[in-house]
Amino acid sequence: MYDRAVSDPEAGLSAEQLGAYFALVEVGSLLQYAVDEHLRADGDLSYVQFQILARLTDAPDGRLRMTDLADGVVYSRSGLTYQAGLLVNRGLITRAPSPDDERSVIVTVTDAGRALVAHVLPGHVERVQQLLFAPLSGDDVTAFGAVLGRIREHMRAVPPRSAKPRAARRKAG
Amino acid sequence: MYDRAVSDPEAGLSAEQLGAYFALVEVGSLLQYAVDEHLRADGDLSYVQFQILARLTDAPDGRLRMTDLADGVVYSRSGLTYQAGLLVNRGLITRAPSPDDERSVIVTVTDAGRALVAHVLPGHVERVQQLLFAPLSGDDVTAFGAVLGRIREHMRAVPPRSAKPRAARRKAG
DNA sequence: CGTACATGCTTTGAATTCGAAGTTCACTGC
DNA sequence: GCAGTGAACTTCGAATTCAAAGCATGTACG
Repeated sequence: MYDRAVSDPEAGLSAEQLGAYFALVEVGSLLQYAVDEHLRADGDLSYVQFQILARLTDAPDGRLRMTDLADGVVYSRSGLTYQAGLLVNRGLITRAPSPDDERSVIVTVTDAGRALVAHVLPGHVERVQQLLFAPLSGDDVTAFGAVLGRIREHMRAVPPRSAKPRAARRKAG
Repeated sequence: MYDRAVSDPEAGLSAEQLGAYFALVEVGSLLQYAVDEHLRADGDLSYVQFQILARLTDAPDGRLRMTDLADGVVYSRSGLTYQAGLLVNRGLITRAPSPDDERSVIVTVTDAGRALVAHVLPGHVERVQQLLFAPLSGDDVTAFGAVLGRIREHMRAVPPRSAKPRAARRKAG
């Protein structure tokens, strides 16, 4: 992309690194976009909403505290409140204060929520398969996943400059 | 992440693929977030604004049509119009109709824009270096970049279901 | 107890984003 | 010339997002 601007030898990124960096950003964005599009068309869900539902579906008893949800989903706290509100309105989840700690809110998937995830899942997976893994061999996937995993661990370990590590990610954004 | 929900054997994603998929989304997001944060702190620029400026800085004569900019940057048309407006207000770029085609708008970086990119660049590169490449060997980078490049080409080739390929093709470069 | 601080979540206001509709200009074919 | 089609942007309204401020509850410590 803007190679000359960024690939200043003094600055410390080789052409190879630069290419990997740009490709990573672009692939990540395109993938999220494609997946988001499918989820909206097939289940009227945003990617974030799907993540929330899927994580709840995966949790014991289908329940999680808001905070635990926020840690797993790439998202800001207030954004999660907003999206959770939308999901409650659609009857896909319920919210209730925790008995243990009145400050906490426990979110639970409803049957409708589980059904919607189940409905949307095949197409979701199919998209990922076609977009991301179609051009990769088994060895490619192994190597690719290993490197990504290493990077992720590194990123999680590095202290983010400002308070919020936009989660296990985020931002996205 | 939501492994049980997504890693249905019938659905077609192995555990290994699943891990790579999640790691990719997370790493891409965290990276963008970290870089965005730095750019705002150091130059009051969003990632998108930086991409616009950097691409212009890299272009011959520092000029590009809006459409060509949009193709290189992961962005919607209207979003680009908005961000370009902000950059014009700050005197970092100028906009003028193309002499060749009155429909087109030619965007040009100003000296102030170039200066800002130069100011921000070292820190930007440093962040990428520390976050993304620090835990990788030279061979890792090579392999990683090769796989990503392959995926990118594949994604660009696959017809997006709806009209907008959120950043798809651009000319060789 | 009582003050101080910490935690968990929501509300708020501003900024950003997108898609759809609208506008203007260019390029056919007739 | 003069429709009809398409391209390049912009404007518009609605949805989403964030950070900061607000509230309520929990915990530490004198």
